[in-house]
Amino acid sequence: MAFFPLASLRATIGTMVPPPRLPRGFFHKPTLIVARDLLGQRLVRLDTPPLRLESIILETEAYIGMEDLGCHARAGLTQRNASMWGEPGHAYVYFTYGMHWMLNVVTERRGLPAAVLIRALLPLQGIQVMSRRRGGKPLSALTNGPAKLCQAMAIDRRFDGHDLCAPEAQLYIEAAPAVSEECVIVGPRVGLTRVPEPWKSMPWRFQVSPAYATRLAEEVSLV
DNA sequence: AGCACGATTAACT
DNA sequence: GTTAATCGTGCTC
Repeated sequence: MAFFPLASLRATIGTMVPPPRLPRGFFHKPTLIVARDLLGQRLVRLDTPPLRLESIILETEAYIGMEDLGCHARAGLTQRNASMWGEPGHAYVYFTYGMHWMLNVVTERRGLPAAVLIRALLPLQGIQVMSRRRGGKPLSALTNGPAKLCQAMAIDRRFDGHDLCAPEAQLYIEAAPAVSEECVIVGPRVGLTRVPEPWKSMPWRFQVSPAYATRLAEEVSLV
């Protein structure tokens, strides 16, 4: 019988076991908590096998309920925003400006319309494919915007209502080390024109600090 | 049926 | 800094 040192076996298994996917409970929480804690987590898009796209979440925004006049749910339940009213852990993907798709993750309990907009990512896997989908743009311009990241990762209306927690999900989020408090920048949401105060200025935008994002990018490039 | 607008982006001056 | 692109959506008539 062949001899396998235990440490070696563990190391091998360690590389084979995928990180756990974020469970529904991660999303069934106050939206600000989810938006903050999504920083550093890994967004995974399984495309035509064996293509697998993966990115680190760098920027998010919270949209919370009917009272939030910056939130699409302000006008009540409509065909477009229906996903936001459903079970947490599903995607809310919408179309805007006649050409752009946006990815949100639904939060809170069923019946409370809230979601987290994914605004920026750091590409990890499938960079060549993402660059092609982005018209050959450089790495720095692949996923540094909510519409850009959807184009890069081929996320469109097909994913509206997609259950990110289902075992067979083609779009999901994997657990990764949390980003510490001193590396998080909080500020007002962007792009809200014609939205009245106080909603326009609510500090519901969360970003990984540029310094830490650079550090993450360097770690990636070493692999 | 018609219309104003948008959780943006890229290409300008 | 400004602006055009481009069309689904939700609201009004």
